[in-house]
Amino acid sequence: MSSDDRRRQLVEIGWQLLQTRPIHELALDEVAGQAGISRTLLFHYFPTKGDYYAAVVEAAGERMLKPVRVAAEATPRERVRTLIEGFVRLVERNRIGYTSLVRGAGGGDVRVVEAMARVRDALVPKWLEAAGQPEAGALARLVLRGWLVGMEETVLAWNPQTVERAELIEHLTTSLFAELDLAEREAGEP
Amino acid sequence: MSSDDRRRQLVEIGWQLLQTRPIHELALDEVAGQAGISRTLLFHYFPTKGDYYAAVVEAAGERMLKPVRVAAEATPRERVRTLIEGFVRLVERNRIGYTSLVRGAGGGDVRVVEAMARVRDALVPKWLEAAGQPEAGALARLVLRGWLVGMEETVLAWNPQTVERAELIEHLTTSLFAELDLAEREAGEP
DNA sequence: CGTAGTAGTTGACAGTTGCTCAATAACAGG
DNA sequence: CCTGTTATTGAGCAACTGTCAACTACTACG
Repeated sequence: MSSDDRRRQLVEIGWQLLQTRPIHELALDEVAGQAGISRTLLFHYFPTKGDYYAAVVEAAGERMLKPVRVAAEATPRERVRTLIEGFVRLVERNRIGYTSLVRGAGGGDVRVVEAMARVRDALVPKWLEAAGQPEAGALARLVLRGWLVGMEETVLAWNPQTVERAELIEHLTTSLFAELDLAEREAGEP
Repeated sequence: MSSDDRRRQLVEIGWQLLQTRPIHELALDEVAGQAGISRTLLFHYFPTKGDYYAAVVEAAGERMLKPVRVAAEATPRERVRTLIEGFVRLVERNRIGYTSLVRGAGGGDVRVVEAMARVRDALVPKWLEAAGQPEAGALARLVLRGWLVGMEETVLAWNPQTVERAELIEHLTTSLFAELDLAEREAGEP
């Protein structure tokens, strides 16, 4: 098999396994087994465990980024609500995979953490665009980044029995705009 | 040495080592070595690595909770600002320890994740009290929880060269009240 | 005083896992 | 046909988690 194909196959297997267990419980033995190759060959493509995990996390992050596409000509509020709703749905139907990715990613290798950071950095402009404020300043960007992580936590900790789904999405939508307005206003008059 | 003392000693050592490296890079061999005991004895007190880590995380979380004490008779806004400032200072002077705890905690054992969750759950009422809204509803509590995690991320990702310290703290303070007001208003008129 | 039992403690051992090395098989180009 | 690159592997090393049986020390009870 060609070098690139094998790489893709291995990352794909990592992504699959990530759906069922957190990344750190994933033994390279198993990955190699699923691919039908020896563990040694895996080390040939990814010189260290951290390298492999970083590749998997980055690929997983890109997949989670993909659905984040700005809906054509709706209002900013509509667009943001759509993004949030999409995320809530993602968590609802793929909780394990998502928590494995987000929570598990931080613990290990520096490269894994950096991969997650890159994914988040890439998310910020997309959300800003959706919110109709692509030119926001440094504070707003920082704040949005934190807001995104907070939203992840909120949705993960969300219990549908005490807070209604629509209520949650409505709040998060309003919250984002409030957050951005605040940041931009403060940046304007320091 | 008595059972409880030994336990405390071991957890204390874990906390110390946590200041220098992320928790998953911490070998039980080293912990035992620092305590001057055999690794086997460590397993006698904590049957598994996860158990030990959970104990360390819980203890570390409690230490981080401690400084969160509501300052007597200042205004809610002043109290919240003090909390935020305290947290910023904590991160500034103990970045490694904090990231090791927060980010590293998620990756591993279920018990570790649960320990972190307990710590966060305990934080929510304290912050509500500081904000002068101890009776807030389910949505507000959920939102505050997310906000706390978002704040952690914001402060960790914060670069003092692009955003000023005072500006950051000011924004976070205002943001918290905006967030709570929003949640309570929505809860009032569903 | 002695004997038994409990609790702290240990060394040796087993199973797994990340990682290295030298060697083999296949294949492309001159 | 030779040569060099590249995919691939088995054997093995070192580190780490977890287990087991045994040893010591101290206490309780006859």
